[in-house]
Amino acid sequence: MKDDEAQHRRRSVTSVDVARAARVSQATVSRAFNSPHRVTPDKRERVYDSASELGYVPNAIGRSLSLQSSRIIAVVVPAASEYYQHALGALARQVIPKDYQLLLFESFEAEHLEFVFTSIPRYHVDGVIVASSLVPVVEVQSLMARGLPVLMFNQEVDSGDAASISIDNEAGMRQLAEHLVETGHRSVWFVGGMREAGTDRARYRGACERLAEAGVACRYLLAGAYSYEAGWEAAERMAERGEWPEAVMAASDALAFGVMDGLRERGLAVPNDISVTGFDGLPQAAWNSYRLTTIEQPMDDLARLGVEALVDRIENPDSAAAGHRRLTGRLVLRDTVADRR
Amino acid sequence: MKDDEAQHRRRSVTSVDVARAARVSQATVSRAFNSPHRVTPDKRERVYDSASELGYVPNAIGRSLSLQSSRIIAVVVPAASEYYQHALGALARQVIPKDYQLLLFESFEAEHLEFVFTSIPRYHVDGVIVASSLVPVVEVQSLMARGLPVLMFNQEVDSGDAASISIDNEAGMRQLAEHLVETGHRSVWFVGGMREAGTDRARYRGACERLAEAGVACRYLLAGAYSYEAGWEAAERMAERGEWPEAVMAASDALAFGVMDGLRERGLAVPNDISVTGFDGLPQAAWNSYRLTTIEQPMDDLARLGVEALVDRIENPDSAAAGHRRLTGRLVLRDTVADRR
DNA sequence: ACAACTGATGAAAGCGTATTCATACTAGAG
DNA sequence: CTCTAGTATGAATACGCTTTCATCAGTTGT
Repeated sequence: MKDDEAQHRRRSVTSVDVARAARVSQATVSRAFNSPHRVTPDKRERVYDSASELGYVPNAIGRSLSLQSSRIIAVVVPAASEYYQHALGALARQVIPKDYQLLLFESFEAEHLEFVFTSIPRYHVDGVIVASSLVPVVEVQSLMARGLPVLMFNQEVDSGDAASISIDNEAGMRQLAEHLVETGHRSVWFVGGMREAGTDRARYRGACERLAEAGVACRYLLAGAYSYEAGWEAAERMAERGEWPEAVMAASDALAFGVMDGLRERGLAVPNDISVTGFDGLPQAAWNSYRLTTIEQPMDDLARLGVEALVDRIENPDSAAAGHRRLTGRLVLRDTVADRR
Repeated sequence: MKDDEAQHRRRSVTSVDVARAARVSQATVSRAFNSPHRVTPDKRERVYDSASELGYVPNAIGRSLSLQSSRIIAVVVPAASEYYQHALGALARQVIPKDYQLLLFESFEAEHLEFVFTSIPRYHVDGVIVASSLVPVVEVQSLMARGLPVLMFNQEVDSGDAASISIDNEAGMRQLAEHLVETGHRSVWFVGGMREAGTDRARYRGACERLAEAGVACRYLLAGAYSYEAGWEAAERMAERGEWPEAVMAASDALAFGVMDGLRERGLAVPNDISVTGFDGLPQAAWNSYRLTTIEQPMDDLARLGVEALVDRIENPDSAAAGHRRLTGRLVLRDTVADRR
């Protein structure tokens, strides 16, 4: 334990220090760590010994500067959202075995977004994951114009050639609608979060289409956010109006929980008086107080394939790999849809 | 839009390019951005014009190398935990105005922890936030031995002089116990998550002490994790055993939700048959299906003060500022504790 | 009008690493 | 035993930036 020196001086141990201690050149130290076979065993050992004695760890910043690559991926995410928190966790796990790190950029306020996107290029990250449904396309394009590989997580963007990974929102919602039709529901309302979100539109479209085939209309009710509270208020408005459908399809699980609780508070039973469906497959959907019928997003697969696609673009930039990837969500039948036949 | 060149070449625009375009030296470009008053207005303008024309953004990596400071803070967090996800969001928000970025290190598996802690020094981060209740003290000490400022979030560590921020777990639990005593509960069980967690011990201690004063014992029941499922299973075990207390104090909200649902599933009414308390103040605690009486952690204050303390240590390393900071949680009375008097 | 000073600027050094290039050395073939 | 091919190594350079140092021009005071 001779780290008292290291502790005292601010400057940290560099490869030059190790080189001096091991009586080799700095270049050899670098080689000993990055291509050990190019160094004779005895010197290699001397380097390793000196390194561990001095507590040397290679400086990733120097390394980045030299390699012109930081092995860091920026991730833009609204940290307040339940869904994106899970996505972030899944991404973090997937990125480790690929030897990348995640640099976090919070996208909680619209005004900050511009700042966020101008900050990203500063860090010379190797790639960017945009996990947020409300990011302006121009910002993403400015990133790509810089030659930065971009992955859109849970959002598809037509223009440009950003890679994207998401589930098929339209198809998922169609499955849910199908289930409602099969169980004999004749009136359905869709509770959306925000009209601007691409996912919102796709999900509404999926619901409408399938329901229309069965001859049932699908009114759009705007909650204003993808939150429990917004769902609660939507339920309140329904109850106040004194009319409600046989089923409400919420645009997300979070909304659905709020809707369910709001409905129950007003004395409506779910699913006996009114059926409710969600979307996303949050852990809470399995909780016994909700047992929500929903579409479950295969989060781990999404994260894995997304990271793979991004890393692929990073490591061979000329690959003309097809950008968009769409998985299908899994319909999870639980207890919030009644059989009305 | 003459970014086609920039798009084509891999090398990005550097201060040298800007200098050439603005017909000044590279040093002047640097000064124009970092201390504008030291550059005459005309040259400054020329620099800004050339910079925006070329799409120049300063390279943070070069900057870090030169300044010996990266303005990046590493944060170690178990991304699977509801509580720490909120903490992460709050930290991310607090760090922005201080002009730092967060580099994410996921601590989901014990085996990975060592790897995580050896990776951190590589990145030459300016500081580290350890937001995880299960981090071995030695790892943290090795970081501090390197002269790295460390903030322990939601965990106090006696040895060493890591800064720490947390709420007073013992006092919080005592408040909850007090409430149970006042409402006439004569038998209480504590459902803990993991014995090794410092917070678990402190919370159990707080409960025991206050209850003991009132002459009521407090049995410890180990759930094995801080999760809904663990809580559910704990409730199952209680029901199987055929005996249960008048109240159970869960070590966290997540556990409490599981306990409540497990109890209800077995036909026990909360709070009429059995009272339940939580700890943390997750958003779900306010949801209408739970309305959990709990201790709410002032997450924003925690994050703000924690970041302030850490940044203070980073920016003036010699300040002998006292390390530990403890806020008091807020007792939130909702509907899961009955009055048994 | 001249000295002393202030302020703007460019050249150059350094931050820590990876890598190219040149050199010294080893082993193997003839 | 000599020549060659191949390998291990160190010196030097580049990566992009900030900052010191030296220089030069312009201003003020006497």
